[in-house]
Amino acid sequence: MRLVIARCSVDYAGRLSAHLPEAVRLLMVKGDGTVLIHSETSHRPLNWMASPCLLRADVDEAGVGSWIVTNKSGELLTIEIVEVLQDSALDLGVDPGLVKDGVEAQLQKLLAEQVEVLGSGWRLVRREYPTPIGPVDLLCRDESGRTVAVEIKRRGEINGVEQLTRYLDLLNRDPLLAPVSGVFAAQEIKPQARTLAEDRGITCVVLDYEALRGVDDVDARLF
Amino acid sequence: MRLVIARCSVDYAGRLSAHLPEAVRLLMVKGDGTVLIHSETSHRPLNWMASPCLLRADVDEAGVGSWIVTNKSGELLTIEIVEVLQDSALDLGVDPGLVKDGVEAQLQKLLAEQVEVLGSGWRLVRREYPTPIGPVDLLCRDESGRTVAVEIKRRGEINGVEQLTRYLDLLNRDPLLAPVSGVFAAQEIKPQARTLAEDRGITCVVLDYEALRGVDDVDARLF
DNA sequence: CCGTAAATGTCGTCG
DNA sequence: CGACGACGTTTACGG
Repeated sequence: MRLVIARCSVDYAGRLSAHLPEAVRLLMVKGDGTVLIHSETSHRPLNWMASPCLLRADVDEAGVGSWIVTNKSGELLTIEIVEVLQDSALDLGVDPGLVKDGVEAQLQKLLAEQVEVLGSGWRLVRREYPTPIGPVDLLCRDESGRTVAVEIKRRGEINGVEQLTRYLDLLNRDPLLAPVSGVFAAQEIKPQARTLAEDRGITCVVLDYEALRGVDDVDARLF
Repeated sequence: MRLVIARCSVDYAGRLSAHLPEAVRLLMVKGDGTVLIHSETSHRPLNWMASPCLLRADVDEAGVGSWIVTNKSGELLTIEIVEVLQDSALDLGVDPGLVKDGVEAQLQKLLAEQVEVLGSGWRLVRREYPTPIGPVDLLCRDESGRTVAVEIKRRGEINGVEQLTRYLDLLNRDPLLAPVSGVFAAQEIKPQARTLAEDRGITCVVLDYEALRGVDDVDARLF
């Protein structure tokens, strides 16, 4: 990783065109070739070029000159360096990477093991029930044996309701399943999503992740 | 901006839980408080905390110890520093910021000036036609005076078709406008988006940005 | 502050 | 490699 602090101006031409007037910025060149340009604010770089890309530096002994970064898609990042204030390099080595927990997959797994949370007597038919337009998170049968499609989100927004609606439209064309009703389950459901869902006869369920996990832990302890 | 290269392990607890085993990484503390953790790969940080947040460093004279970063939402980022390899700080000052061009706004402007691209004899009623659920990009009348709602995207995907569908549902309740048909216009239309659109009777139009701009330039030259 | 729409989104996964 | 959906999406913009 090379870290250069320099007074520079930047131009990007690719998916859009963008220009950065001259100022002091951090230029970061990563081991994989990625180039980032950071300012004092925001989590996101002002400009960048993702790996794989090619950096060609045409500079003098003081580091003044231009960096030209290109990739196969024809994107072009040009950095005009006026003054270098700092320049250091160090290889960080390979990162062991990130371990995640708590996303939608977890919710789906937990709810699949406890579909009775959705209604007494409910049974799971299948997780990731396949359809031509993608898998339905959970396909269930309610206490009367009626089919229910469940869409699970961490945060329930309009898109999720639209997605479930498309599944329901499709599943209801299958005489072996129809009539299929819908449940929209999420840790948090936005008001507009709830309104849209209920307008379409879809039931909204707010999930309590801690409670689901708690019950799961209790179950686990029994074995 | 402070740049620290350190051997460290990291834990994040907030919207999800994540853990980074011990390795050498770049820790970046920006002037606005933002904390970023970068490895040798990817344009995106391994972990971060966005401003506004509070950094509390509990370290010895060698920089070894822990950084605890918190924010008002209760998110927590913990960095356990085992060894500091480099530590430097420099204020970059305020950045003048980015100038962009070539996004959806440009497409909308160009197409608004050339609605005849969508059909001979078409007229523009209004750009950003207001509705209770948001503005319709273009409202037009076709050669027979029938109302057409146009949704413009750079890349046409399913979400855009859903968006247009909601607008059409709403506009068709207005007897002064109904029947309203839909046009989905984008520089690129994904197959599933096209299928969904056509299934709903929405016409898909692929836009040529260069051609639209070319014609615009010609018009401009005439004045 | 909430809600929606855009993004050089980025990142997996799967065909 | 392209399409699709999730993301600690982030970010900008309006009410």
